[in-house]
Amino acid sequence: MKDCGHEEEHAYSAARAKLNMPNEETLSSLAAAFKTISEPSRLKILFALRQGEMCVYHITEAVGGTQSAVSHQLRVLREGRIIKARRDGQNIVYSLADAHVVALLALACEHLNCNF
Amino acid sequence: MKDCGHEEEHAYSAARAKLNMPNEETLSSLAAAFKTISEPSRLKILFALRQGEMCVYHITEAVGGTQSAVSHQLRVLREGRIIKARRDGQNIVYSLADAHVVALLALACEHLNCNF
DNA sequence: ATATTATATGAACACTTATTCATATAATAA
DNA sequence: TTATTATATGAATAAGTGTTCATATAATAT
Repeated sequence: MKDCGHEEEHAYSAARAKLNMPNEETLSSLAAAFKTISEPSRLKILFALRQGEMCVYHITEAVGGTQSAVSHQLRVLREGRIIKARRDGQNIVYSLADAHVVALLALACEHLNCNF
Repeated sequence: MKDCGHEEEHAYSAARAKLNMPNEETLSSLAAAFKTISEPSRLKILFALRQGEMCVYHITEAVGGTQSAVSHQLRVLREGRIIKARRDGQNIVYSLADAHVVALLALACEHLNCNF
């Protein structure tokens, strides 16, 4: 591997890239955040919660699948701070953690030209 | 599994969720888009390309690792339409596909309170 | 033509992860 | 207390994925 013929035009970009590169920890956190919302089953839960907070029963009702599978995914979303939980008697009520989540979904939808 | 005690307040949310749920194909596309940018090594490439277009040599220089690994990741990003490629002589010059990518990174950084 | 340089790619291995099944915890009711 | 309901979780299995190594392709130079 050797240098390309764009030393003068592009080498500065590489140099700046190295200087401005986020550290490994930041990159890992970013990657983890995206990974958390990169599964259809989890996205389904997020789209469901966009309609309002719900307990596990209603989430399962809305997205389909087994209670166990939904519960496992809820944990991933919760640990990733994408959703938050509060107990209400026997039930746990889940809701979206903050507005960034909705904004991310909207932006990605826009990127793909879908209308959600 | 049975119904929770919030029929009147929350059942409508579940009903709306089912009505407004994106179809499986849309969910898969969205998940794939997020998955494409959910790896530290690929994020590194995106942050690098934010400084300007670069050939593989300079990208590898900027992000580290082997040429083969970088090339494999470039393919994933290219097939996911996150970056685009053009040939220039012996070199392939890569650049970010569109502004949505930068916006997604910025939004996620904001979500995590990091300044990139 | 052959050699060199830049980039891409197939196969293999290690590692991660989503789901299922069975079971545990926690709250409430009787 | 015991029973029931709601939710969570550990283990196992199956599917997906990132990297390495070796090699292939494609452009250029000699």
